[in-house]
Amino acid sequence: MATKRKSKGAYMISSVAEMYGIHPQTLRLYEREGLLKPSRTEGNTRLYTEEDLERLEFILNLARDLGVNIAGIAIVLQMRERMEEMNRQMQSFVDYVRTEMLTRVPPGGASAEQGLVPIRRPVIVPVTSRESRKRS
Amino acid sequence: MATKRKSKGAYMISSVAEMYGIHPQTLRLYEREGLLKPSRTEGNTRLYTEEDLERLEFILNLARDLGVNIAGIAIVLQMRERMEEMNRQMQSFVDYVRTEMLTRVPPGGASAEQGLVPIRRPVIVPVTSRESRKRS
DNA sequence: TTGCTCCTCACGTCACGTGAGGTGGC
DNA sequence: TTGCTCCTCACGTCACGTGAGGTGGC
Repeated sequence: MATKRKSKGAYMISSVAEMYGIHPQTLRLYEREGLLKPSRTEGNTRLYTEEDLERLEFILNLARDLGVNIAGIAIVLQMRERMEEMNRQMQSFVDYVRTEMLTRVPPGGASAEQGLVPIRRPVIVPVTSRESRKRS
Repeated sequence: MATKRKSKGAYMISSVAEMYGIHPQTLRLYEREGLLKPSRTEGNTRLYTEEDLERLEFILNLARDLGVNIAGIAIVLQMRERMEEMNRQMQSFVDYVRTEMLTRVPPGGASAEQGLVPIRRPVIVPVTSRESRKRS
């Protein structure tokens, strides 16, 4: 009983299946199809980390609630990663511009803070996690 | 024969079906499922514009080549639009920064052009259309 | 009239999820 | 030994694509 959970936040397949009301075979199927890649013990037993579970929740949201098939889930996972990458790039660029502008002297010689975020510019909002927030 | 195409770049269902080797019923199915929204003539006949065809090609790429089901295609189309929106925001922000920096005088008093694109910054590349470029 | 359009209903096929059956290690 | 794990094979169900059948307008 106490052995179902190994080390910090690593679960064996039956625990995961029970936690999410899902058949162990389904978890094996998702792995075979490349959606999940849990690590293994030396004895070849699957170990699901917290990160795996987070990914699994995303997958189940698509599969159960939205009816997306496995091929679709694979594409959506790829796109999600790409969007997260875009957001990171966007954020780092914004950070760069902010520090860069602070070190420069504006034409009038006033403080650089002034006019740093002009009202006419659209606010940039990260878009990726809208989906996953919907159900939680 | 010459009547299959109406006005500039608008096609009737049989033409579209023939062009893409697809059953007319499939086109009606995609519409019923909300993937495509062709306009109609007064007589209720579907008219597919160039824009509709472009969208259809994207859909067929997902359905035929990648095996994504309709629910998945709907999600992917949504995400694609979101990514395009992100790219637009990114681009307009980059444009803004460019013009804004050109009007400022750098600390040393040198030309504003200099140091506008510092080498240490990562280059920002639009990511959205990687997918659609793969097959064309 | 012909050849298109519209629609609904129904069938075949395949993917997905699940169950059974047999194996092996903690 | 018990209860888990691993695996493969097979079945039921459902979505998707397509076909048939009957209608109506250019």
